Amino acid sequence: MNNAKGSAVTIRDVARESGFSVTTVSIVLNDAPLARYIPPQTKRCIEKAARDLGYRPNQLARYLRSKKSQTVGVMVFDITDPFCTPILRGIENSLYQASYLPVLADAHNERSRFERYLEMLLERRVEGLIVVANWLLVDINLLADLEKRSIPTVVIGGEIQTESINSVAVDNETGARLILDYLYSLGHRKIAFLRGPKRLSSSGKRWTGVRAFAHSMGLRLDPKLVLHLPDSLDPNSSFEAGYELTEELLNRRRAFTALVAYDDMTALGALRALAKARVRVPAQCSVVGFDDVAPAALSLPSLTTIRQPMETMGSAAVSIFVDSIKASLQKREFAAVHRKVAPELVVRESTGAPS
Amino acid sequence: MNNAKGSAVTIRDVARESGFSVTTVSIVLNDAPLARYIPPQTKRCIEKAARDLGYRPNQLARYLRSKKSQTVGVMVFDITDPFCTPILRGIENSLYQASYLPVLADAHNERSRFERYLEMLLERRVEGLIVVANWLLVDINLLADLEKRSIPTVVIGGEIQTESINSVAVDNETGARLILDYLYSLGHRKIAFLRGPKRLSSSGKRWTGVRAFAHSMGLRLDPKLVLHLPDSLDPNSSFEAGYELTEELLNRRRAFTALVAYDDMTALGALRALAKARVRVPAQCSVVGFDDVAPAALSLPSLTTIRQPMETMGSAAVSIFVDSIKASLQKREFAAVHRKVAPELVVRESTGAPS
DNA sequence: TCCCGAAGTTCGATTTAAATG
DNA sequence: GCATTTAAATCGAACTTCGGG
Repeated sequence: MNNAKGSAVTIRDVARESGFSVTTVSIVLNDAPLARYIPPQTKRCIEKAARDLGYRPNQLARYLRSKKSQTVGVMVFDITDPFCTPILRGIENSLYQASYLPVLADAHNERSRFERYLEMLLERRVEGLIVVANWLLVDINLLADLEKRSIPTVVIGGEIQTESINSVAVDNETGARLILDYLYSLGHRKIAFLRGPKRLSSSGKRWTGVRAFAHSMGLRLDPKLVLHLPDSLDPNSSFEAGYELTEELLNRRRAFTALVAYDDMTALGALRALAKARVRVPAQCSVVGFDDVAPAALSLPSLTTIRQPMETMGSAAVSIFVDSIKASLQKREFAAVHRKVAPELVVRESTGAPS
Repeated sequence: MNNAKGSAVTIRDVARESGFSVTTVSIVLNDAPLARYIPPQTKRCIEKAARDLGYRPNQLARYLRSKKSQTVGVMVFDITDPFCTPILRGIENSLYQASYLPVLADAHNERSRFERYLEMLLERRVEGLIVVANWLLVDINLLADLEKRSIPTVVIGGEIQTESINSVAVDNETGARLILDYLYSLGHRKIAFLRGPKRLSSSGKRWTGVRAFAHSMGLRLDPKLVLHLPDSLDPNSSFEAGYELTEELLNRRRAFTALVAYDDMTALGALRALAKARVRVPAQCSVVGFDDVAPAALSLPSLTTIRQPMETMGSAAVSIFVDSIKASLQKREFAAVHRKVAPELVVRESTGAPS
């Protein structure tokens, strides 16, 4: 409650207080081009009045003329997923630099929620949309949904190839190759795999990388040592699934010296199953994950994994968005960017030479 | 690009298309009181026009008259902290039910960033403010900052007692007592403590709970077995600190059968130090954390801890906010709410009877 | 013409008051 | 007075145009 009317201070209040017109106040406070004609004394007077009244320009009213809401929608598929948080941090940080504010939407992996949120964000006139498709469902129809909208959109985490939607993703194939190369050079030959859900594109890409490496080295991949995670939506389930699939693997009584899991949560589940079966890691079995999610560094033994530069990916998405805005401001065409970022091997305690 | 001008469809476009005035269109689409006088046929006609054009009401323009931005600022001290995410989920979920959208701000534990974000949120006319003070610094001045603003504010995670700011927090004292009661009943008498940073209020409360229980049971607390975490801002550092303090504790060569850590990250660090020193958990030493953060369930052994109902706390904050909005709508007074939620003991693998 | 400042219009919606039959 | 519809004012800021010294 800052003035007599009990509502917020407006530019009119500042005008009245300073004795100048709203126009002059607006020009001064925004340091508009015309401000150079205004004598310093007038400026000081107006600035003082604004300060005294605690004037805070109303960005929503400003939007009406400028059409710039200085806001972007950030749609996450599940904020509870540890994969999401570092990406969010990257997005937030870069947005902050650019004076944008993120409006957060969490789809809970539900299509209907995704659509409702999309509508809400559009009604709020976000200038862009960043979708963190961490887990499942870079669903073909959702993308179609997005393409129809005329605002710049960046998808993080899915290697997509549409013409109008930008994307940022790790190079999954290279990541997988990095793992195999490392294990192979340690001397591992009998390697088990907990592959990702079939519906996930990253799952396929990683497997391609595995096969490419195996082929080039003449390494045989034993089909009996390859299992698939179920097509589930819940990120927590991948820990459970990792545990259960590893038990199943152990029951097959087929020797392996290393286990490559689809992601870190799966690997953590595997670690637990191995501990229960009294298989020592890495002495008797090496374990590798993928993502380098926070808990990977905390486990005992800590997890060797492939790091996705998540924070960087978030920043990259924002910088694509910013470029796209700049282009449309200058009425330039802006071709969709598909940025692939490099994965990195992080060696920790869960891997070693086979005994 | 939805119409000839290349800009968004407005209510005027719908008016033109349907042949009615903007007033009528507005009344129909909002189902305003006057809508009962409008014949169904007119309604249908207008709704069809709106659909055909793909009309999406501009919430920002709407705000100008209604003063309702349908938006709340969510200020987090560090989104990277695993304590934050479940709270965010709770906030998001309840806000969604109420058709509000969260605008996210991450202070990175920096005061200047907090202030800048606060300013940005206020300029965007958020209707309320929810502050997740997960880690440090329910700083006296920050609160003063908040009190000056005239919008409803809820702080989660700090037990504060101001008159104008609402709060939601676990009952830390009870939580600590729960731990002691449990360990004592298992037979533990020599218990070591890794206390929280001195500046944190929760740290003091928990210690009060510990002492109260010890006193009531005639249990002696050995000062040589009590260490303090440093006053650091980085949540990751609590893992490091837990590791280092435990090593120091071990070096003191003073026997203890259980270790109570300030929070889960500290406990996880302790687990690692104990493993390195070949102290078996729980056989030789039980370990208890606090919070029940996601990694606590994933570790080996999994961590016994005190659960803060984080998602519930997020929801509670939103419901306080909603009540406060309702009250001001009806011009009722709304006294600050200080809600204390009950902690819960979660027994996992890291605790057992002393041998 | 150059400075300085103000009046008036605009953005997209809601709402009040009023005009029809 | 009633049912139906609408013109005009309004919200807060920015921008265009105009006038006086």
